[in-house]
Amino acid sequence: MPIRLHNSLTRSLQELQPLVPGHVTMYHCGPTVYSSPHIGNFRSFLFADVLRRFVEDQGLRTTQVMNVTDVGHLTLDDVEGGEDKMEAASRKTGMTAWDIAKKYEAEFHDCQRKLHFRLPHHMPRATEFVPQMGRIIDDLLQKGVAYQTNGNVYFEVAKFAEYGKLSGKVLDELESGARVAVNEEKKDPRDFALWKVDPKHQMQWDAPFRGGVRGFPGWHIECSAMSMHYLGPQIDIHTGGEDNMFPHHECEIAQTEAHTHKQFVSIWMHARHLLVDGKKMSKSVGNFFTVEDVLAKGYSGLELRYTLIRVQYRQSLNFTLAGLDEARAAIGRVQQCRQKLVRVRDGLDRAGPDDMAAATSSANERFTAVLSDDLNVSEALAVVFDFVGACNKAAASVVGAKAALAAFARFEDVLGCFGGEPKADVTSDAPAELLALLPLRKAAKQAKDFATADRIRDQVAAAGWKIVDTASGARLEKA
RNA sequence: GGUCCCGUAGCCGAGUGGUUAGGCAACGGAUUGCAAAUCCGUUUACCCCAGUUCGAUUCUGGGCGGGACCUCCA
Repeated sequence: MPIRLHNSLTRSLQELQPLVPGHVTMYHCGPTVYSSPHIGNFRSFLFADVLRRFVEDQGLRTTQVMNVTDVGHLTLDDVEGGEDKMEAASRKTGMTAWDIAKKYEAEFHDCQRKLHFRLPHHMPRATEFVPQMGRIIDDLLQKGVAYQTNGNVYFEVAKFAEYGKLSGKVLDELESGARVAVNEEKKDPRDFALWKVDPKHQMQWDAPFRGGVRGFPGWHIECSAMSMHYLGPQIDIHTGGEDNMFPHHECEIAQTEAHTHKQFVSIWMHARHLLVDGKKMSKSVGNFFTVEDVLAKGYSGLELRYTLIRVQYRQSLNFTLAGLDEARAAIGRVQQCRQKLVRVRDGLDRAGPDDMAAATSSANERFTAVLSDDLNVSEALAVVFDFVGACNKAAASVVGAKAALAAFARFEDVLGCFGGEPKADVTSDAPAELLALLPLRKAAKQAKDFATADRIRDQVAAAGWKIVDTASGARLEKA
């Protein structure tokens, strides 16, 4: 089934047709590592993760690149007075810019693990691609689409006729809407920096292009350089948050296409921002949650992942703590169902006659169809829960349980938000002293000594476990 | 001001020109010594006003409300 995705460039659905058949190249604008990653960052990155998983599920190979921005991203892009985010963080904390980058990049990777990412194939750092950026800058200068003033190099937007094709921004709007000081160095307010000179900047390189002055690279050029290095001049999919559309991606298109004279990206995809309690989450307002904030409240990475992917990426997602509780319950419903199937498959519970063939193939087909329609995760989850209902009603045979579990494994492989296959019985993990209580309770119940039976149950509960009574006897589960 | 998106039952959130989304919560039932867990069932919504139509929540126009980007931020 063809995968159709919404292309921001054309504002329409477009079939994914890889430039190299069977192999999809994806580039994701990754984190600027100047502070702890927050849940909004991860909405965007998780969307890309689910996209990659689904593409692979459909039998395509992927190569996925996510950059780490550790230099050049200014607090006010390309504007007089804009400060590099790394430098700003350094000034506030007293750490060097290099140490800041190291610290937060490590935190980012830690969050990726906690949120069950399938890691990108490459996660290059901007600071390690300065020579490659230099080659592009050099070419743009030679072509006359970039110019140098006081050592600073700017891309001349007027030389790229298609500037604005992604974001729809036109010159007049940008000029009239400008709320920032005009940079007199630039020929045009839209021109953006490829290279900056600032003796105070901690991160410095000799100019990697002819006739340049020691300095540091601008923000946008890194993505062009790293994308081209790993994926070639043309790629299939490029993603980012909606705020990246302008100026970042607009500038990437301009400098890359001016350099290669080829269409840079086939499909641009942008994730909508999330809201917190119905309001915009932003650093300046301070109403934001880092991933650690959420985990510190006792929620699991899986629960957070579920919460962040459950709404289709082009809809704004309203993040609430209540939503995390819902996620917990919803995941539990799926895992409970899978556990029952495991018990049938492993012979611990009695099998029925149903081979589950119709329900399983129907669920698989629907799952594929809804995700092929611009990655509609909301509907995909509905398919999963419909399947849970079908499994709960059916009396699965051993073969049926195997088939259903295979379907769940596939859903998990794509969404990654339910967890692995549950154990048939977690009683064996329970402390021996608690396990020893089960026969005592059974005896008490048989003797109609319910006071003792209930006391044992309370005792087990106090230890963080719960007694689950079933037809085949009681077992313990983690509360 | 410019560009764009959205407004669905208690909450979150799909989708559709006429037929049950799904999850959470609530309630009823099954089960249980009582519970827990689980299962079954119930709760019939689509901002307002016009228009198109045999019929609109779904299309068109207007209004109201919320949000996003243009500025920190994915």
